[in-house]
Amino acid sequence: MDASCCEPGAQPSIDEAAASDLAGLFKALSDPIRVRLVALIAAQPDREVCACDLVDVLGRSQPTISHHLKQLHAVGLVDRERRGAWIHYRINDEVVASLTGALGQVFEVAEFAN
Amino acid sequence: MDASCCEPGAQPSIDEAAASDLAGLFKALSDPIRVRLVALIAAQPDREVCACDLVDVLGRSQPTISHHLKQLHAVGLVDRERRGAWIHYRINDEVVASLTGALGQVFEVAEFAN
DNA sequence: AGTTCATATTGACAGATGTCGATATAGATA
DNA sequence: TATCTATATCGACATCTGTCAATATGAACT
Repeated sequence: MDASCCEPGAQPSIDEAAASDLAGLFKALSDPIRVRLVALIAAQPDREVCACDLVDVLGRSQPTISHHLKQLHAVGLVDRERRGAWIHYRINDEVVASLTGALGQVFEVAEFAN
Repeated sequence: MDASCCEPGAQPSIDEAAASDLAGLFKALSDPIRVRLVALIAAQPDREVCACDLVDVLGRSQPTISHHLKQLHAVGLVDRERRGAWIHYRINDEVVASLTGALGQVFEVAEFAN
């Protein structure tokens, strides 16, 4: 009965499909190991790193690191490239840009609205 | 044997504890319903909304919405305030700023480095 | 006190997730 | 072809997660 409540407000700034896509990106970053993985890759001078450098650095087994890298790759946050015997992972800056853009759109933060 | 591989690169730009904190924020946003919840709250003129407006809008039961709001509140992304019979949720802009700041730090994106 | 309404908590369930040992794949080298 | 090495996949396990019906809590109003 209080007229100041429960009146229709503004609509969410993203639709259902976009929310699912964005949630997928966030889920890929919802594990500490994966956050440290992308931070490690992004910190390299050329924003890429050999997978052999990622094992034995984060305190997890080789299959576990491979599993996490697969998830980061599945959502497009990192690219894979075979170079001789080794596989290199690189930050996908386009996807990162779309992530930050969507984040700004969701939270209506001016700095990120493009 | 390839000298161009497996040489020590740069260190990750965040420590283990910060990675866990950031992963916790991402986990809170790793569900489509929660993304839509924050988008809906942030889209309101005063960046807050009565909880009664959140149920029956996202196609989930009242306990489920309450469960998701609890998670968003647990990581500090939204604040709770009781106002009479209703409870209002508001975006916590400080936490949002720390999220975008940490995101920029992890990905080494200049726009977000503060 | 008793009723009504808004929100939270509980309990239960199916399905997803992180982890690792064991194994497979696939390129490099001999 | 055979072997070595780097990475991925498989199988199994414990734990976590999203969901809802049922119930509890707590404020407002008779």
